[in-house]
Amino acid sequence: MMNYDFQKIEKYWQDYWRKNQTFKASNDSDKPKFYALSMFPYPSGAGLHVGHPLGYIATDIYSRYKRHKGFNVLHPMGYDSFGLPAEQYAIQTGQHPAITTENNINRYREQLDQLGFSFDWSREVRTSNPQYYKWTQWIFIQLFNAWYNKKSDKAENISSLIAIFEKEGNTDVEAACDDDTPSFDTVTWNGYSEKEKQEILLKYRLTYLADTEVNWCPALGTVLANDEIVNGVSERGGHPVVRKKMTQWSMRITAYAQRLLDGLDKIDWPQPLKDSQTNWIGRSVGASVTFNVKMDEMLKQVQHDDVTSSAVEKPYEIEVFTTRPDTIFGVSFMTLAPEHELVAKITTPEQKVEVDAYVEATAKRSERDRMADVKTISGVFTGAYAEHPFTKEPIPIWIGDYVLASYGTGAVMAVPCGDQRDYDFAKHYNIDIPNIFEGVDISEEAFADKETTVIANSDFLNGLPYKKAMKKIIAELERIGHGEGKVNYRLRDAVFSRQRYWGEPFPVYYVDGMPQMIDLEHLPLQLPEVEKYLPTETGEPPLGNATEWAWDRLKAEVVSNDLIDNVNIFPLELNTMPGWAGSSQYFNRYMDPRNDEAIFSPEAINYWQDVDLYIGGSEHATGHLLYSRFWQKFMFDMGYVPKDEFAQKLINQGMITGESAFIYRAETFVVYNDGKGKVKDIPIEEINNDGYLLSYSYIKNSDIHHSSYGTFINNEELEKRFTKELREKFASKVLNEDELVYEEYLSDYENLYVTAIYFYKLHVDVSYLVGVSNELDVDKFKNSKMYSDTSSLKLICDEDGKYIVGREVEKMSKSKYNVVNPDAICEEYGADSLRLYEMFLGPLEQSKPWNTAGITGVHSFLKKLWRLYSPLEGGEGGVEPTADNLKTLHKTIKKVEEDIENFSFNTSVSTFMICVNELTSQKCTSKAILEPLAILVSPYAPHIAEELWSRLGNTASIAEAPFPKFEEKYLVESSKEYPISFNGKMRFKLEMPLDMSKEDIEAAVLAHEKTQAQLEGRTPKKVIVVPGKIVNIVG
RNA sequence: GCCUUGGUGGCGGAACUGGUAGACGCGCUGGAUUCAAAAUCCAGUUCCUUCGGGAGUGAGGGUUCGAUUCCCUCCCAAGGUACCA
Repeated sequence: MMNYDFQKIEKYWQDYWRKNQTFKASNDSDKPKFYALSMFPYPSGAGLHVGHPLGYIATDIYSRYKRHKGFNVLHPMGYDSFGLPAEQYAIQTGQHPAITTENNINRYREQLDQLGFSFDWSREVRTSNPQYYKWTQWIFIQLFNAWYNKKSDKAENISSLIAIFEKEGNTDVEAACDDDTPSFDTVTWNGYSEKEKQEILLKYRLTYLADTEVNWCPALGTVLANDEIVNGVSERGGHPVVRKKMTQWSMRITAYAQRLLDGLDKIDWPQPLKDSQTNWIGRSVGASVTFNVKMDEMLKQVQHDDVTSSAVEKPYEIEVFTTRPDTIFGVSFMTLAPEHELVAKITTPEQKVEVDAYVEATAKRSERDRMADVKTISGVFTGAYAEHPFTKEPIPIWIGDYVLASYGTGAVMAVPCGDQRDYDFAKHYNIDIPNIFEGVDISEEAFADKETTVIANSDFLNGLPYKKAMKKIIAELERIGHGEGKVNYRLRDAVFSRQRYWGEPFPVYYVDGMPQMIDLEHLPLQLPEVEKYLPTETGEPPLGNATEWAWDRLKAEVVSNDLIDNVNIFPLELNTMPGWAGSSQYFNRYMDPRNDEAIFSPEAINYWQDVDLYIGGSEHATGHLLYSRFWQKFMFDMGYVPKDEFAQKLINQGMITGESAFIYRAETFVVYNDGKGKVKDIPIEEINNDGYLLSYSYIKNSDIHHSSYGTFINNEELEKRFTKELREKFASKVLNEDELVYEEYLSDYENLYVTAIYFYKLHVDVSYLVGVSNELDVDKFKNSKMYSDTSSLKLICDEDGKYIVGREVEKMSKSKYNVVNPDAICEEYGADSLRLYEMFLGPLEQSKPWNTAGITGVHSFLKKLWRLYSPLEGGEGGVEPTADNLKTLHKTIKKVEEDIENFSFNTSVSTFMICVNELTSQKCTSKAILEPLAILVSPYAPHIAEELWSRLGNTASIAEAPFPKFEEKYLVESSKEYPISFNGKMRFKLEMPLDMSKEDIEAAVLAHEKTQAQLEGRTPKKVIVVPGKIVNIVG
């Protein structure tokens, strides 16, 4: 048999699988189903690096394993192909994003193909493909045509809501809807115009238009996310950003807040991910309480102000949300967010100047800024008072930026004795801190523990513990009409509009300003062509550049904008959908991806049901994975899908980090002048205009010392050398004429010492290193762009001419020059080696650094495996297996099966190594052993497994071969090498039969000479014998 | 701050429900083979040691015959989240 020619083998089997459609899944099978899914990638221009395939390999191993176990496996792959980078590239180069995307996808496909995945490519989806986004648009329309009925606790068709309105108005409707929804009866409803009716309905629909405040950057012509803004200006370009109200589509995800929370208990997802979602939804239970503003104060103000008397007929109300209504008798002030709408209305003339100044100052700071600055206490008294709902005492109303307008009602009742922030605020401004806790000292800090005390000084709540007090106070609040029990969520409705080109167009046109949906039969509404991909001069989104972007309702087609008459031809929506639109149902579309009549057939969804195993990165915790659960629940409510959670089990694969390489550039000399006793920093450029000292600007790692002060030199020899050269420089007076700063050194430069040199570290591309070592390939580096960019620099090397770089583990990314590409590794070691190695690196869920050096280990394992099969070529080897052979095999079967079920792929790779090492030393040539072994290996290293399988004489693919059955009988032992420990420490081993009795074991151990030596004459206090496990002697 | 997950040789990492710590691989050292190299094979490799043995899983304490594993306190790292009322 020839050598292990992995390139030939891998190519052959990849072609074989493609031709034979080995991994095509059927939607109709007697076998049980298994749906294994990897998160589909965004096809970026950079291609795959070694970190990307980690999760795919894991999913692939599990899929192949399930096939061996007799399952009908669905294992699809596709592309999340709408997105910003392709659009940005289009803006810069004019190349259509569709072309960029297509090129990138082709590159991805090539890279994926060479890794030997068992994907069913016939089911590939691309979110930017009109045949795909037709169904994204369809779901949008379904959401538009739905409302959330809190009584049935599910989404229903909007027609059921209209029916209720027509019959009884909306007073009895309990729905997730806008806060400003008016109440009306049947007569009023029927009296509304069609447009008014549509406006009301929009307040109930699960996707709706609303004015949303966004971060608008006029210079970039786009909306920015919070993290794209730094210090009030855009991160990119530093342009000013303003808050701007824009009409945007929103998704009423808040309707599902509770069900999204409850659903987490039913699914097997990682705890950290569930916790992120729980925090994100942010449920808090408490009460809303209404405080009236004291009107006698307000009325006085009316004399001075222009407030009309009608405005104060009804007292102003401040609604707060609190999780501790039981502490209401501890309220000593209230705080409003500076943006609160009442601030302007209630501020007294005396306080007006101060309040206005504070409001203005806060407005200048971004919300992010305010939140980051937690320590500073600031606030201003408005001069107004609220009335305590029970005691009727006046409560001063303050404003303070620790209260956020965006959470709750933007106002809090401050209970300084029970909340540390309120406490600090009260202390700072000398406000009363009444104590309402029995026997608790609050002289130093607030007391926030709910469980360990009872309420005092609180009228009817006195003596009650937390839970009882909560119940009682909520009942009382409801009785006097000043509040009610309430559950508050942090979760906000999701903005669904983007001012981008490369996204799904909304299937929406506008009649009289009201949105109308395009009928399903006319979908997809395809993305129009535009001249340029930037926003228009009038600030409209990029689709505003399209000239053919109007909807002809009669012809049901897109026509030129010139034809818009608002009778039959109407303008189309200019925004596009966000990135998560296309990924929120793709897992279901894979079940029936070529269906043009429906998003999927009922047969397909009923057969596949849901995803059994989903593997992907944890960065999608509160984005994709939350939105997908939301849409799935909606689809469930509407009866389209049978499960209300789309993925039963989810695993987050860890990140593979890269080892960045660094070189060090000298930045500053610290010079000490002995004659004058002066210390000075000299920036290297200032003394360097002839390039003289720059010749030493790259220093190797071992001469560098890193500390919290910076990176500086750690080599006395070099300091001396620099000192010498610096003196020479002064001696030869080669300084610039205008650099008189250093003139003072000229007179006594002989007393000059370089005492330290500071360095700036620079990433150097890992491909400039010699092989996989830490040594810089000096020639290669000198020919590189980086080197020529940084001018004529020389490296200070060791005496033997080597330059050792510094290494640090960082996220693998192009900008850090630490990317390792799988192509080169496949070329050199093969896909099977890469697959095995990625798994061998460590636990799937853990992040770990990539180190190419280690791949030789798994590669030589594959060579050993190959050699093990060599004598059996041509189907020979009917040799009876020995007991040892069988023991090794079955030990391996057991371990590998357990490992795969536990997703502990790293340990099964070592199990294979042990197995092959053992069989090799046993000189095993039995087909009865090697055939099942090939099946065990095949999920991990499918190419070599197929090859060996066929060389053993099999004609069919190994993919469907049944997984070997583990048999306990081959592992039964008759004796055990007992560890003999003294006080828990193992000291020696003793072989004894397994059927030996406890007493006999004890006697045998005590009689042993080594035992006596250990005891040194002492009598053991106790002897523990655990048969089959251990002997422990105490004494 | 809070939540979560971790902390084991020079490195990546093993160790089942408490029962022989360091499997497996990398690296390193020595040897064999070779004209030489690659490749391959063999032996060694936690630390200390007076070669008897002793210590050892972030630190300290506890439970136990026995703790990497369970409990408490603390330290460190990574990820998430944050004036959330």
